[in-house]
Amino acid sequence: MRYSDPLNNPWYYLDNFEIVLDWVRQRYHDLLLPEEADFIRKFRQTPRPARALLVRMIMRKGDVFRADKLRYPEIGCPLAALAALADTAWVDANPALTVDELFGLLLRSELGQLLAPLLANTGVAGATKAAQRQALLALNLEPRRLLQWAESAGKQPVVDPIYRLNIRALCDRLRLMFFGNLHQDWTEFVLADLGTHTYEAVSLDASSRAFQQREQIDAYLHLHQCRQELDEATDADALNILLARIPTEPYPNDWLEERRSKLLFRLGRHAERQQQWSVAESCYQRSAYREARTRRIRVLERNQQYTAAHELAQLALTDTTNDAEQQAVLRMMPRLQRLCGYASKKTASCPGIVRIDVTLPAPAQTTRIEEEVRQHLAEDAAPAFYVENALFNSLFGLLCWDTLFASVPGAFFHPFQHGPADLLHADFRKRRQSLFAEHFDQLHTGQYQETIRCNFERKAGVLSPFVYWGALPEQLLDLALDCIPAAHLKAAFERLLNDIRGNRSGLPDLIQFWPEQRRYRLIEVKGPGDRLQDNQLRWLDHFNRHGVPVSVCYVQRPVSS
DNA sequence: TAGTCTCGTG
DNA sequence: TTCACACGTTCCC
DNA sequence: GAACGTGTGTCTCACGAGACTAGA
Ligand SMILES: [Mn+2]
Ligand SMILES: [Mn+2]
Repeated sequence: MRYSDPLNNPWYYLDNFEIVLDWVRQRYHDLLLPEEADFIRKFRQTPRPARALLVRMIMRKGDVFRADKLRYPEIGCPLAALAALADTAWVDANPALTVDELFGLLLRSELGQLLAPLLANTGVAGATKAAQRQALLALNLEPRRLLQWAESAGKQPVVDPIYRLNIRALCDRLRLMFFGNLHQDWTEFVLADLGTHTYEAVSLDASSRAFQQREQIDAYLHLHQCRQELDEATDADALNILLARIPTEPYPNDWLEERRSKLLFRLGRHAERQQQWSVAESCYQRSAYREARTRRIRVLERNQQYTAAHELAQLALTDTTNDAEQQAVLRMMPRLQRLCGYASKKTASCPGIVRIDVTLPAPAQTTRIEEEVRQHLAEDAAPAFYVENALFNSLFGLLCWDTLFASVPGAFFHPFQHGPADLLHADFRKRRQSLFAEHFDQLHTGQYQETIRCNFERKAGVLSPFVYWGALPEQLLDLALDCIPAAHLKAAFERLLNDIRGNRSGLPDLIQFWPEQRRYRLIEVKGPGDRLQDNQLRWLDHFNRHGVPVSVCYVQRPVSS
């Protein structure tokens, strides 16, 4: 039976899961191991209640479930459904349970009965559930079946049968192959059906897929695993073990290599925090991440290798492709020169940015300081908005919508993408050079206004990596298009597109319009004790050089008497 | 028993 | 389960 | 001033059920 309306289909989640299975089988047949292909084949032959219950378990948190929490009207009796899986290894009945699993499955009152003597011996009989869990974890007990947990406490188990799902890893791999990442999950389908998320429709050909080789999938999973362990790693040994597990050689695939480099960078940050200078340095040295060289210079300095630090800093200054690096290294240079015994050259640093000073009384309730200043500056004839990065990014995203969602090979491979997969790659612009040129040309012809307004109407609510729909009322759009000259937009868009990751943030907090004079200004708000960040300074500098009116508003509080 | 939190749901 | 921003502290010139 | 670490709001939704906790 087919359900035309997905929201009235009681098996919607199963159908969605099977769409993924079909997708993977069709596009990845050459990258599947025999046992993986087997799983897909056998799954299709399994009775529907068993398939459905499996998918319910896959979508839920954790791997262990008690039968009385597996009641679904469309499935019926969970024991009957799972009986059909007896000859697979997909689910185990009555599995051994860790302390965490046991505490996740049983209520506090049930644990109190089942483990009464154990809890009493540990002295946490009346404590909170969290404290009891901690107490038992500290005993380092082996996993046990429920019956054995009860026996060890001299009690009979009081709850329903328990099952363990054994195919989590396989399902994660299938999910990764479909989405090309692990942060999207099975709920994307129903969220799209509900209209919670609307995705741009990009035509996908039957061969579009996120990965081209099985090693790429394995590498992704490996890096992901390492990153998860990094979050848990605390001691120095753990870092070294982790570092040894990261491949020495760069991956040939740019996307994976970016992930490898980023992981090495994070590892380096952890090592720095533990003052493991040589570990940190080798992390940064192996990493091509954008900030890696800056940190490497700093680590060399912190480890008193001043000459090496100075040399690397000089090398970095000859490579002007990375603005943020230039800025950071220029700031370090005088100190490094002094440490090396050279005469430090004074660097001219007077950006000449318009400065506003205001004194505002401390607000009654907690209001963001940007909002206070916005209200203070706004007038009837000169409305102001708190936009931060939203305005310029959104205007850019609306103007270049068709280019961003252009069906460039490899950029789109499933229906739930917020944007092209290569958005942050170095060659993103180059691969769309002529398309972007056309859109930028509209800033000369004046056509851009219609394009932006048109996409604002047509694409309203559709997810985009640049358009913040919630922060862009039509009134703001109208004022922006009326008051900001095309040349200013071009200056901003060029910089944004030249380094999307580095330049999509750091834009000033406020924008104020004088529609009668078709004039505007940008304002970065700074409270007491706050200072301009690097990316904010770089935008200010860029705006200054292109004649974009921008100022910094420093807020002071009146001295209390 | 009321408030808070986590999880499951479509 | 990140990212961008603000905020607070420490250290050094 | 420079550098570092931390806190905060935002994160892909709205809503309800159930579990836990603290305090009456
Ligand atoms: Mn801001
Ligand atoms: Mn600000």
